[in-house]
Amino acid sequence: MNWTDERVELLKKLWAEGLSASQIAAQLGGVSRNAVIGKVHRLKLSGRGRATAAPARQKKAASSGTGTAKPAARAASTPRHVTSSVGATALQVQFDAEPVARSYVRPEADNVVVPISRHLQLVELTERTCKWPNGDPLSEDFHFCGNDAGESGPYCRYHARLAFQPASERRRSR
DNA sequence: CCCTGATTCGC
DNA sequence: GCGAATCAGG
Repeated sequence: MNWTDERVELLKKLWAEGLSASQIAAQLGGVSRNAVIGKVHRLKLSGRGRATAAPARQKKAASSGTGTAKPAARAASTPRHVTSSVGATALQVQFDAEPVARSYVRPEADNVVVPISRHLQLVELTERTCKWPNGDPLSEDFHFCGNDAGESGPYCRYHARLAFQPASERRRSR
């Protein structure tokens, strides 16, 4: 993936709007959050909403000899078609109250970062599929996200973030 | 554990 | 220039 003009522009925009590097990476698609951060730095766009200060970096430790773990395979090139809504791509959801306290579903409450949904029906859910609901439960097109949720919760990482992160984000920007 | 951005450095 | 690995922190 190369940094085309449009992608850079979108990056700038999303960064300026306060999205996190990983969120931006997810929206751009095909890049890691590190790539986004690296690009941001190269563009000299650092320093936005405080997250972590910059005291002073140390240099990397040249790992030689004593094999202390091998990262080996890391990468996540998920071939996805991102809906490039160039123009009105803003909005992070904002919770004023409990994430799940609602007994009804907001029709258009998920425009955040989730790259793709698998539109699973209820019967197709397994223990490892994201159970984030989409749509009106009373409607026929009601479905679930269905992405791999791992074993650490009922949602995939994106929806888990939607549901649970806002609180900790709030705590961090204390 | 999850996450965040920052930095270094091999490519 | 790019981004993975790493670091430092919440």
